[in-house]
Amino acid sequence: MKRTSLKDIAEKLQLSQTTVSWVLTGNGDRRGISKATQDLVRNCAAEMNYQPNLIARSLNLGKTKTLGLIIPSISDFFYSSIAMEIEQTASKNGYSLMIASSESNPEKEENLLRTFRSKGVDGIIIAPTKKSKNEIKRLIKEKFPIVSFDRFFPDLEMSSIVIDNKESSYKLVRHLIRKGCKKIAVITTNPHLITMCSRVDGYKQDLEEAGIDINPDLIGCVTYDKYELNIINVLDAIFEKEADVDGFFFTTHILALEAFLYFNKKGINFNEKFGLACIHSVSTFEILAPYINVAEMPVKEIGEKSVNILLESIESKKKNRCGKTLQLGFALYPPL
Amino acid sequence: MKRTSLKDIAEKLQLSQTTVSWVLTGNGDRRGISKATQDLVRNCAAEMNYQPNLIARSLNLGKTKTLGLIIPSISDFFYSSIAMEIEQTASKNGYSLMIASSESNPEKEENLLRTFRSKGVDGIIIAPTKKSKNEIKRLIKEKFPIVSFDRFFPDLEMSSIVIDNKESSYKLVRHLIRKGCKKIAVITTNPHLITMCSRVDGYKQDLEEAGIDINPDLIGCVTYDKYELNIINVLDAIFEKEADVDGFFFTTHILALEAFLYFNKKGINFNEKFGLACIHSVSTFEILAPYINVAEMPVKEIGEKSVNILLESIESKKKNRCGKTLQLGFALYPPL
DNA sequence: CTGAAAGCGCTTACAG
DNA sequence: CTGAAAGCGCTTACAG
Repeated sequence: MKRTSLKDIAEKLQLSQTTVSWVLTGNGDRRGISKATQDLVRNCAAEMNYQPNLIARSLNLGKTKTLGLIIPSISDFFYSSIAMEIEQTASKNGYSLMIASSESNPEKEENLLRTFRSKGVDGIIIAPTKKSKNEIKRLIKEKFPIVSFDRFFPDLEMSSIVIDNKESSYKLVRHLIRKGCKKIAVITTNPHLITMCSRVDGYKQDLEEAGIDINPDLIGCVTYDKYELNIINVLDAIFEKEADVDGFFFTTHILALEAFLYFNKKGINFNEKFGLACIHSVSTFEILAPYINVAEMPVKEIGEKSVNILLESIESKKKNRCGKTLQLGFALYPPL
Repeated sequence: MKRTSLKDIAEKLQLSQTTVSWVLTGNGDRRGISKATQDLVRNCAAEMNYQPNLIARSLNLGKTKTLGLIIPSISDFFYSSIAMEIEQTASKNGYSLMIASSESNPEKEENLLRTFRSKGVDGIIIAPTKKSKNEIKRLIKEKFPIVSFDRFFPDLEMSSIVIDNKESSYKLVRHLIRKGCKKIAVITTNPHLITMCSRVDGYKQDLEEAGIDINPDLIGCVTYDKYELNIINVLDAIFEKEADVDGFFFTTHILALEAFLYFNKKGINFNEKFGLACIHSVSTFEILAPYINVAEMPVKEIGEKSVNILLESIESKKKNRCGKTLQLGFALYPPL
């Protein structure tokens, strides 16, 4: 069954496509089309179950009312929460969302950027992997609307949502030190990302200020891929070399959860034994680690602002204002 | 900066658009275009950074190589896991994914169905809310490719991924009874969904077979909206009326997690006090509820099969075969 | 108050 | 081996 088009309605009503189009896009009054005709058109459209072909409209207008979102993983709770906020904010503004995971693979990411661009999304929100810069550069050169979050390139002039990673980490670890921890390990991942470096930098600054030597054996770096397996080796290594470790700072909540599973399996009463701190959290921390200190990511804000900044640059008919950077803060729990 | 089009390349090379198009779509050899010309075209395209406008192609071919996914919530771990599988399977087959949450709101869902259709997705995967049938019916009548998972309409002739909810629930609760539970509560939600009814039905069948009367006070139904708050009232009510409840069957892992938070806050040692069973799980159950019995959703299979069935019906040039229903099983842990 | 016509950027049947 | 032309279904400047 063929879908009904403007032409079908026009023919049936012996009107021009132009008139039908004006009415159905809500410009009937502005164009001074008689009420009678307007009603006729609208009724006929409803009767024939007319749904506009937005592909055709997009080709004509050069806009699709669709945004693209590229994240490392859709099922990661942090990213899926942000994806939800983004979709809701987009939806409120009349935009749909195309979503894809890069799986932290630079090549896949570049392909996704190209595909989204080719498919005509009006703008892209991305949590980029370090390496994939060429395609992003090209988009920036084209003045294509794009904004990054969670990760960013300081040398690229693009809009980004940035978070005070170093500062928050610094506060968290300082708190552990004040609570009396002498030997704090940091468990991190993706060391090529500035975001992660900043978190470890905050940790290092604390130790320095407290006059504690930085011990490389206490810095556990877990591969992003297969982290569930890899973290076991990382933790094994720490306990082997530094059996009297008394604190853990996790740079992501995923790492903390995996570590809890590890501790639990080994029969380690981690809540009594260690001072704990973590970037971001999930509600079950309440049971799993009631004394942990966390810096909560402003998920809702990140999602909303990403979309808002993007839409601003899409909808401002004037010159595209790239390079707008927004700095957001963590919320610390319990307040330190 | 205008994007380069086929025409630009054709003009620069003094060739026809036709030739350029044949070469760039990989049909140069088949059309017998000389190697020399082909190289010329490809080099020029690369040089000018040509990226095809897929909107134009879509308008012409009536295909967008894009699928639509509609789920109740993007950040719910169950749905985001499935979304990930779907995106990966789609991607492997050359399809992009548009995603949106219905928030279990039938009106929003109908709008999304219309929007996706208008935007020209080639097919839709949906976990539908009970009420929203009109738009789905219309799509089925149009022979538009659509498949549902997690939830379904037995009276509609559409492709669905169905799971043996009743059977798995039956096995889980039977196990609790065998372990000696006399007074088992069921905590559920969305009572209008067949999926949820089946789970409660499994529970009821167990009680009947065991000769236990069904006690409505032990059936706790949590609203989907604001479940975090509502579940507190539901549990309060159960403990008030049936203080000697000794088992809990949760029809979703979200409900179990919230209940654990509740128990924890009340200082109830739930692992010792209750027999526990749940549909689906998360890895932290290992720590939170080591003795719980779970029926694991075949997430990977659901995602993959949804896409495969959809693509079959999209790509089969012959008649559209709707109405294909696939039955999948749960995995029970520990095996009962 | 209404319409004829061009154009968005592709693909492809048809022609040579 | 290559090209002129129609068409996908809209929008909109222009004309009356």
